[in-house]
Amino acid sequence: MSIPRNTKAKQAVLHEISSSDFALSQPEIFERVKGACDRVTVYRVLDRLVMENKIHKIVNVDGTINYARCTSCDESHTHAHDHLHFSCITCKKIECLEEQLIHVKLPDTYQIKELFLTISGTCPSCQAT
Amino acid sequence: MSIPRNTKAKQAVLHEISSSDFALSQPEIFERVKGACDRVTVYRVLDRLVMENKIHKIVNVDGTINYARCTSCDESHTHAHDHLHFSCITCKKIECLEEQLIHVKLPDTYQIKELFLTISGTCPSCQAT
DNA sequence: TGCAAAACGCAACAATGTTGCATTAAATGA
DNA sequence: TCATTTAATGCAACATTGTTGCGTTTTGCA
Ligand SMILES: [Zn+2]
Ligand SMILES: [Zn+2]
Ligand SMILES: [Zn+2]
Ligand SMILES: [Zn+2]
Repeated sequence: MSIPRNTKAKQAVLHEISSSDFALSQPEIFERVKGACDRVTVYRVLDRLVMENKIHKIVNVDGTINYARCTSCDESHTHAHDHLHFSCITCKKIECLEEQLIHVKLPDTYQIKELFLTISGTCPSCQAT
Repeated sequence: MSIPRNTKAKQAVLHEISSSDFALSQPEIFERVKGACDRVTVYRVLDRLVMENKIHKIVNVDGTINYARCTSCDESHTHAHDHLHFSCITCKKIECLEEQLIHVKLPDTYQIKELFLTISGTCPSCQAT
């Protein structure tokens, strides 16, 4: 494996993800770091950050892919992904509900790798309207 | 609301989905009904079938969208979508695990619309290898 | 400072999905 | 059976999202 470098683009992308309280899509991230780097670079930086376990990938209920930094996950350990995600249909934001762990029991013939558990609905902020 | 029609394209698409034991993507469906209709028509037929509750939409762990016909769901009732889906990382097939119901408890501040629960891993067929 | 290679920009391509509009065909009733 | 209505289709064109190749730049380190 190659030694990762701390580039301007990487810092910018990671900063936007870190300072957002919900998961961002690639277009959203590119919009926010506008000028800092190329569109393709954002894709490559995101892939690298995922591999380095700095961020994690969330698939939204509509198939769009978002990126977030789990608050309870430090760089030290891998993401278990055994927690729920809440996807608001109004503001499109995705939250990690890390206190909500799900336990699934399947026949031994199934080998489980990861759980992708997302609830769609209206989040507290949007419900207050 | 308009009155749906039973067209050749619709029959072909529905037949492919019905006769498959795993969920199919739009490209896979288009491949299988080849010649029967245009690529765009497949998209429109799928949208209509989802609205008519004949099939349901499953988002794969990688964000790709697949379509399936729930065996336990007849046209009479709406899809609860409270069951698990298993997504094989080897053969890419998606199965409905309709006997596996999940019950989620969230604060009242969240209004739940749908559950999207997918497990990725290796399916029984691929594990036997 | 000089070097190796990690990372980047750019262009080109690929896959997937959408829209507008003229034409076709399915359902219904005369 | 035939005419009418309009749902549905085909086609072209466009939009979005993601990928690849390659020459150039920048980073980390000696
Ligand atoms: Zn919201
Ligand atoms: Zn999470
Ligand atoms: Zn499999
Ligand atoms: Zn299902």
